[in-house]
Amino acid sequence: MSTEATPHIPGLSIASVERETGLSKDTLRVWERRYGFPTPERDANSERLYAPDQVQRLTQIKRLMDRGHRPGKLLALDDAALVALDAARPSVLAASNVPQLDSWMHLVKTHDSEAFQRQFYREMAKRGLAGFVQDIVAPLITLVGEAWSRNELGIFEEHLFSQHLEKMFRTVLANMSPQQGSPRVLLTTLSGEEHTMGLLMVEALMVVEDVCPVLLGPQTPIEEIVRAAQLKQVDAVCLSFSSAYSPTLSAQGLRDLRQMLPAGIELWAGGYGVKAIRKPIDGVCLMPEFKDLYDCLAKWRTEHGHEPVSASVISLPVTPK
Amino acid sequence: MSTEATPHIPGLSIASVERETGLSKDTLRVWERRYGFPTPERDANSERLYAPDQVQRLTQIKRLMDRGHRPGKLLALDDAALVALDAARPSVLAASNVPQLDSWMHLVKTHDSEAFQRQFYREMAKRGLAGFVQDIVAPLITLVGEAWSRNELGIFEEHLFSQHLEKMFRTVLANMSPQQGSPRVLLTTLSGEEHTMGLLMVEALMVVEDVCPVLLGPQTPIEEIVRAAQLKQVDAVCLSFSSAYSPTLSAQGLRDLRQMLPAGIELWAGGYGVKAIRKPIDGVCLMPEFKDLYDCLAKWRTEHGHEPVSASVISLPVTPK
DNA sequence: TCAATACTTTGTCCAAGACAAACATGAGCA
DNA sequence: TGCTCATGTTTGTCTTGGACAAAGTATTGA
Repeated sequence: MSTEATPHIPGLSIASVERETGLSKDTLRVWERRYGFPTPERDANSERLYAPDQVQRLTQIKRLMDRGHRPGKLLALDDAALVALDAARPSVLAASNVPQLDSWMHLVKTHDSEAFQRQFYREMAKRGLAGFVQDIVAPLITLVGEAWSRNELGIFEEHLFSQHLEKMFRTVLANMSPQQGSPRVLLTTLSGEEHTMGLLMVEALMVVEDVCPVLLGPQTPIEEIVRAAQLKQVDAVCLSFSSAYSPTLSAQGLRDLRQMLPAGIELWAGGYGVKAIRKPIDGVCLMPEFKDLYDCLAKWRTEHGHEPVSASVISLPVTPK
Repeated sequence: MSTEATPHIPGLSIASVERETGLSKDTLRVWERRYGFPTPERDANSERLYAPDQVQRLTQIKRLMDRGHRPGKLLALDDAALVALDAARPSVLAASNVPQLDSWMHLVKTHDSEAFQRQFYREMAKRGLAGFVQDIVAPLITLVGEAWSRNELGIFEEHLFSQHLEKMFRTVLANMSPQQGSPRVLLTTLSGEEHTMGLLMVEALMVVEDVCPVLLGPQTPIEEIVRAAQLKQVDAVCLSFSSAYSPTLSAQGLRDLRQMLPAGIELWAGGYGVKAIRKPIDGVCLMPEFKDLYDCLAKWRTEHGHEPVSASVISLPVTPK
């Protein structure tokens, strides 16, 4: 047993920190140069080694940035000020209109699966599927994410919560067989965006509106999205972006896809990640809020003459098997 | 309508190519320097612009690399040789005992969703759930994976296939409510193993056998697996490993987990990835084949005297919320 | 046939500089 | 007060070329 003063906390490599915080290697290096933070040690090969507490501070800063704060200000603050900012959270859910969410969070923390299930279906029956998704599920996902990043929740609880949600969505959606309806919309995410829950929520909202969603799951390369859109003869492609996905990358990806997608097929983008995109993109419909989806739909329907679905379906050439 | 000779295909930025191919920016730059490929144009700001066909070639190279080929060789080859390499591929399922699988593959390739669904449920009714999973689903997943790596199948088809499978499993499982039963088994994968389908297959087999599975989804860190196992009071933890997961990592992970898991909780491991583990691991039950699951179960049941669950449940201290 | 050695390949990291897009600020005007 | 336009600042990403260790391959020796 050595009694060395430094208890040898090795620290994380720059790649690990990128994974943990979501800040790119370039950003980490340029912050160090410009603001003097973080201040990683170096290993034998003079590569950066970040101390765990600095990584935690970086995560905190990233979270505040996602809320709209600017790095220049944040990096000048001390720990106390950061914590203060964190606590006074005009979080996305500032004035939650559903005080009930606390009791939901309690169910998540105590991982009471059965109570959870019951509560889900009860609430869904009360509010209707669309209201349930918008007022309960979406805020709850945000809350769970925040609680996790504040270390109030383990990965286990988070995973179990996701599984319950997924099970519920798939059960509900399976019984609504959206084989027809219009428009036909392809649902997926770009490579690098793994979050599926946004897609399931959108699918639920669409099914209620008599849209015909084609769920493709996450992480489809743009080339394949184009191919899928053509083969499945959809009217629109709808992408989902979580807050973890870099706004620059999402904008870039949307431009790339818009360029390759036939002009007749619309391109919609939803999810928290879209809120960070300020400038509109030509030919892309940004839907930062759920309600924007309805606007998009209404617009499409008026533009394409909203005569009964059956007529247009029959008039379309059906591809033989 | 312009009749310009160059239809102005600007190409993709290095960030987009990273997203599409999965090759890091650093790698893309160093390949250009070392091997003279790719050869991107430059935009006004002298930043790289990759032509679409070069991006396609890069994805092809990446696919072959995932199969074990080395970049130095691949980058020296011409297009014809690459395609040839693509085709040459021995199948694991040499003598398929179900000739019918070809017709299944045809359905995958033509992405005929409705025929697919019908076929699923028909076959399930014929063979029973367990037989269906073992004789149809599992081989089919392998075939689809192989066809993809041989470039006979797009990502689109592969994703759609997965979505159908997932939908089917979740629908079937939802209606079998495995709230009780014994043993209680926690289902998950280690961090880095993203494949969920193995877990769903195992869950299906277990439900039929009156086991009570607790599905946690993929990628749970070891520490959290231990916590989950204790909080959910399971009798065993069952991990799934796909063939993509490194055998060294799986063996290491299993040893680590076995060490941290209370002795009373068993540890089982299944999936193609397990076949590559030669040496048995102390205290871990390896199940390279589906039938081994039944052996494991039988063994547990005789060892724990298969008296009704109720007795042991009542005698256990229930944690208050 | 297997294990230890030396050699080659390959991805990631580093430095400091450059620049455009996003953001903030202030002026001019209804 | 509320709006738009011009100017200045902040900030992330891209650039080059060099370096090195981890992983893979080949060679040697038991």
